[in-house]
Amino acid sequence: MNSDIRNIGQSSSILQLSPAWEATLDRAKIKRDEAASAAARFLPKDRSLFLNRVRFVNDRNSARGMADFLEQRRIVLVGMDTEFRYSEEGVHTWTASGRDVEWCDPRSVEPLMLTLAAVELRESSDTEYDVYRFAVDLRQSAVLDSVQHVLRMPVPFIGHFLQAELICLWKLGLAEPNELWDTWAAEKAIQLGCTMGTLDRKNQATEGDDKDLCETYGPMSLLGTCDRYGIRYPFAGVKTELQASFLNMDENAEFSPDQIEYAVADAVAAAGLYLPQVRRTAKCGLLRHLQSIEMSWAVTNARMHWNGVRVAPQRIEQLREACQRHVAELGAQLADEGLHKVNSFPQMKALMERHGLLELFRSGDSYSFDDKHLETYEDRHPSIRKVRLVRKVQRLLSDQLLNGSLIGKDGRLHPEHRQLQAASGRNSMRHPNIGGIGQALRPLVVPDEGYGIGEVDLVQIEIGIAAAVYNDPDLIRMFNGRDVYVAMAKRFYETDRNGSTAGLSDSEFKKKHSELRAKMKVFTLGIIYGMSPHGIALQLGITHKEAMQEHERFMSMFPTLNDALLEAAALGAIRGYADTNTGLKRHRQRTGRTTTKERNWLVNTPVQGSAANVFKDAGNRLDKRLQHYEARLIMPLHDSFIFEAPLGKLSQVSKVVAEVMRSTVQEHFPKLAPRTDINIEHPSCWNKDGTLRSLRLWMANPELARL
DNA sequence: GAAGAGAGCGCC
DNA sequence: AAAGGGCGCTCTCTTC
Repeated sequence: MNSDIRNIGQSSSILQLSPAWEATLDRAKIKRDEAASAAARFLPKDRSLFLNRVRFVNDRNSARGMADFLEQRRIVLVGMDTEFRYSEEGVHTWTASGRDVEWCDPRSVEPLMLTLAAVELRESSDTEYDVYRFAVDLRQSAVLDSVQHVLRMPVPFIGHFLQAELICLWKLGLAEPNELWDTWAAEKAIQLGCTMGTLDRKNQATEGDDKDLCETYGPMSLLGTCDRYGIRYPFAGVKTELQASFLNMDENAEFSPDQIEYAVADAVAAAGLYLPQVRRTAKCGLLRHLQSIEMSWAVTNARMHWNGVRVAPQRIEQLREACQRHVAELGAQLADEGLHKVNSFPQMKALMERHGLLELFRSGDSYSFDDKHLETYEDRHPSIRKVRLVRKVQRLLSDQLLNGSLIGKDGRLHPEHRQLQAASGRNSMRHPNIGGIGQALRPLVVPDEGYGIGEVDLVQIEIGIAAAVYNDPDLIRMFNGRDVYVAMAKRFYETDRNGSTAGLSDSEFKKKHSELRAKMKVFTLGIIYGMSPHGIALQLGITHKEAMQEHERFMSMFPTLNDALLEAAALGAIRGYADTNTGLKRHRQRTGRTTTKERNWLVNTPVQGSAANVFKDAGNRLDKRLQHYEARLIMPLHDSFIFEAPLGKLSQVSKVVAEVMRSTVQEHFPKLAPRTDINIEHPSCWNKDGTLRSLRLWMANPELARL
């Protein structure tokens, strides 16, 4: 029958078959071919063809073969790695430890190769397994459908610093796997606190009791990590060389066997790290934290990096011109007085000495010309004000943000969001640190056409977290009320004022007794940050003795908290680490007696770190939830998320963000009733509390632009 | 000339 | 003796 139809079709020139008929016949043929190849796909594949060799995938058939084979096997995990390069030159940002630190536009990434190491446990053994290795040429778009199939497999995909892999996948329009494990992030968590930050290097140098120092954990690189787990890495000596070979190769050149073997080795190493690392993190009490928060956060971070932040080029240009104008005018005036560098200590000293003002700036046995001192004595001489202004403007002028070099192909900044960079577990941001831009300058950040920018923050969350992790019922109750500082002040001063404040509403109190409320704020931050009576006295302008008495009385309002703080410092010191609500730990770098600094962070880390955990957890949910609204997170800022949403959905999205943030806090700390602030007043740019004019004010006169 | 230390200030 | 937790980034001065 079929052959009859074919014959008819072949002789259609004679029979004058209609085009519609021809199309029908063609479709039938395609369907039949597909059915035949589908049937072939469903035959078990010979696994010996995939064992002990690398399968190179560079067209539709080989890709489909890979996907079918992997779905036929009982795969339990897949190691992955990508090779890529950037079409745009990197931007030199600065030099650190002899190495140039470069920023590369993630939007200019050129994915070259994806390597996979799929692991299948042997039925006969719990410890032996087979690895199927693939190298996929990502330059061939025909392979992508099947690659996506593989990535959808419900098994963990393992990679070392997944940001790179994710950027490659997203560039190709592929969705990331559902379950990911970043071996780099796991190592970061294990060593948290052990790395030598600047501050700790300083302490070490001055104190010099090296015998009490804990060993450092070692490098976070794939090689360093393999070393720690006793995993053989075949290309140890030539890794840099082979990595570079991808950067220099011709666009369409074939990959060399060396390149393929090397790229596959990285995927195999990642796969090999998984089980030992899961075991180690379980031993360290980190497994739950990593699985429930950190691994998803790696994806959330990568997506914020990929999404980026739009800035308005003309506003940047205007700001730069304004800055240059200010520096030129004021700088010339100062130069006339012999001050050529406003940051030069000797020149400042000479200038102030000439005016007979030097002693005003005494600080210990030296002098300090920091902004605080300058501000205090601004009215003593006109050049002091000028110095302050020039410093402010110069700092901005030399900011990475203003020279425009960090703007990607898509017209957006793509700051790097560094996971677990802070010893407390917080993120940090760089290239550029757009979150650290002055609040007045936030309107430089604008949304895409048709979108609006919103921000939601958790109000005074660290106080709530402090109350919850240290489980103080009174502080919890006050946090859950309308204004925590007013609640404190009412209680603190009720004996002083014979109940006269008790009848006032919170807002009345806030108005009438703002200075009392401010004092409570100082004491509270004092608790969270470990401020001493000395510091409190300085802050409040009272004597050391008064500060001590007041602080004691303040702490007596929270006896449970008081005990818990002492415990945290003392027990943490013995234990060797401070911990957070989901098990993430910050380790001490030494044993024995604690320094003041250590006692402070032993108390603070459970608060700051737990707040960071909850915040990341909320961010992970938002990363998923916002997709439905075509909205996206663009920046995390410790207790607030900045996001971009279609204008018509902005209000709805902001409610979702706020709800998710609050409910996540409550899932971690059921006793808390957190509040959120939504700022969508002016969606046309990022701003602080709806203050739009700040940028223009700054340009006119930086002095006036106080928020 | 490069690298590190320190001061200083921006953000939470 | 130090004296408020966590960062990024720039500038100046010192040292090798």
